[in-house]
Amino acid sequence: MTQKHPLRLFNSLGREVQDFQPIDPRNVRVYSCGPTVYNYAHIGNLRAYVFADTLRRVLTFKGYNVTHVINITDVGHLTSDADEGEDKMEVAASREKKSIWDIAAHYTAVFKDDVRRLNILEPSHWTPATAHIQEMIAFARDLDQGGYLYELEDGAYFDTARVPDYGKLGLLDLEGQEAGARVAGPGDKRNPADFAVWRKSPENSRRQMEWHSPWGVGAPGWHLECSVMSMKYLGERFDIHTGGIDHRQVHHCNEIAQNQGYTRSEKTGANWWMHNEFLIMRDGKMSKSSGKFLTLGSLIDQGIHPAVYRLFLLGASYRSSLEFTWDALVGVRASLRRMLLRVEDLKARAGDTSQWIKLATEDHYSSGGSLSYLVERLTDGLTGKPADYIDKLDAAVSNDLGTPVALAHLNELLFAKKTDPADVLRAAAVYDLVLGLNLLTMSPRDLVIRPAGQTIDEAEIEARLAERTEARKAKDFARSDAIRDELEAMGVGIMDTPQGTLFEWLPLAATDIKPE
RNA sequence: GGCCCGGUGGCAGAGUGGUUAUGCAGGGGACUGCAAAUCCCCGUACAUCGGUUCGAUUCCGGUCCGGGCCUCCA
Repeated sequence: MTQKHPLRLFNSLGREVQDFQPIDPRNVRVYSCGPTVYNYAHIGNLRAYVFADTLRRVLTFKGYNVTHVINITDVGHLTSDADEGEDKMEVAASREKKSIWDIAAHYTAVFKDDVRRLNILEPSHWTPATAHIQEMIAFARDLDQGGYLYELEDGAYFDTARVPDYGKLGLLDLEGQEAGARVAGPGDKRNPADFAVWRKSPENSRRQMEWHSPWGVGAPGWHLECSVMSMKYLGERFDIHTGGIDHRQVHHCNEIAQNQGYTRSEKTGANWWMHNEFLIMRDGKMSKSSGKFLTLGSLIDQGIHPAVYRLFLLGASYRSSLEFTWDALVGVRASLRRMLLRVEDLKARAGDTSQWIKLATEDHYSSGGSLSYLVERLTDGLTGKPADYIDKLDAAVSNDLGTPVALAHLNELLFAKKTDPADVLRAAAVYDLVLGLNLLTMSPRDLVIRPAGQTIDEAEIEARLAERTEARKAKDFARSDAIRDELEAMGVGIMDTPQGTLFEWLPLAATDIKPE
């Protein structure tokens, strides 16, 4: 286990960076709040999973085995308050004229595609909420028996006054909330913060997704699934719970309250609660419910490879909000391209790498296992500067997942002078394991994606290039340059090499991506 | 209205009580017909006003601006 630099992680519970101490040193248990699958995950949503993946990679780099659970929220939840609200899943189903189950299956599949494209490692368990309804009912009955629930017309509610320190995680000011004008919901809740554990279906309408329960036919409250599934797969006490910053005040406070009720204790479930900040656009955060958002697919349509987006995210601390701009993304693309060109060059000079280079991809053959063996194999015999950079990587990521600093080191490492190319590559492979960038297995050509809006076809480009070659032979440089400029204006970059002239698609040089 | 979090060079974004990352963009040079790629060189920025201090971008307070949550949300 790499313990030269102790792992330190920010804990939202207490709002400070603390030395990480696992409950079971041989197996760290992590639960990540997953997506609601009534629509495409947008690139802001995806930040949460790149963050969780980074955490998992760092833990396994530090030598821990990790059991990682990501849930899939495939139960419909209300878009607004009480029975005035509509169920998002139901809304999506009627919008797309499909069954609600089809909606969930479709968007779950797309989400998992996004996960793969971003090189996010598969969790040990994907846990769909609808596969745990009976567990949720049993859990809620137990809460009921413990006196934590009370019934209102539209369902069973959790009495937040029954648990100690309700809202501690979110630093909630319960008095202020009460005075606030925007607290909505059934007017007869005992406390403003009380929340539904079970929602009855409205009398006069039926949902496509509903189940029998002691509180009537309906659906579980949103917060219930995470308490139930984290406990089922990770136990009453586990190490880390992750999610978006928006969950810190409500969802996770409620989850903690349920955990405390169920265990009849003050225990919060997870020891560490970690939250990623938002990806923001000029007008604020992306919002799935407002319908204004960008998907990973839409970035690809613009000619941006998912690896570029991943690198873009790693360039900022997960605890800082990050502003999304097209210019920033194109800049990151240029940076990644340069790194890949460098790796290609290093490989050409490194001699035979075939015996070990595959090690950099074998992190995929695990469901959360420690990376110690792979790291040892890659670093065995490594000395000097490359070895120093392994230590720098360790120091950076051990400091609350300092990926921006790790990337700074990676750049220095790749372009270090007078250093054995094979050794640089071996060290870079370790960075790959931790950062998931696939630097050693991607080629610069992989970065090139034909934008969906690109209309010029390749035969036409080849014809223009042939024309240009003729012009160059004739020393008609004005003509050859004109052709190059023309192609570039159409989104085709060209470069003359000893092997001839090559071209590549450029990302669409739109002034900005407009939300759909 | 209440609570929380930020404001760093052209852009993104680390970090720090005194030596001030990294990437992109930009400028100069080498190379090249010209580009591309590569190599060399170049940037004292830390919202604002006070305070603490020998010294603050870094600590404290006010102001202004931005973001988040209080309702489903990564």
